[in-house]
Amino acid sequence: MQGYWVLKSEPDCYSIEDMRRDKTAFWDGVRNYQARNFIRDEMKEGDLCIFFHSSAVPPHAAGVCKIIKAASPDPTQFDPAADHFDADSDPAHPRWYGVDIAFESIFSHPVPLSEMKENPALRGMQLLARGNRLSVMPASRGEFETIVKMGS
DNA sequence: GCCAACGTTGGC
DNA sequence: GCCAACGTTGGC
Repeated sequence: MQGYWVLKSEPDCYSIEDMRRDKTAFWDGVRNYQARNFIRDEMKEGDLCIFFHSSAVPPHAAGVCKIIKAASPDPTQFDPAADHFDADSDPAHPRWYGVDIAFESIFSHPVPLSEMKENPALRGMQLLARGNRLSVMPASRGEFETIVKMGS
């Protein structure tokens, strides 16, 4: 079954424009167990993702990307020089995972968070829940399609 | 820069 | 296992 997700990234760190330039990327650096579980256990090849620019002014949904390969261990956890190095992660039983994604599209009208909050079709969306800090989270097909429509 | 909301850590 | 202290995220 087709799955839908929201991926958050700070554009200063990695933006949808970077994604378009690179065409594909390995989504690494996730160090939250809930997000890890989504990545490792639920994301499938072919799932579609809203690429969300967090800590932007204003924060906004920026485009769409697609998962092209299910989870594999995140190599940055074993690299002492990497930002997200995890000395406690055992290579025989990796703690952190990432997925391979491909660029799909950039919204001609980036969708500000405030507009998403005003749209009744997005009421109850996990991204809009108060206090939500997950960088990876599921969305429904309806939520995904609503945001794509708002961005087109 | 502020601060609410979480997640994590560590003493007990 | 509880919970206070601390760190981080991210909107505002």
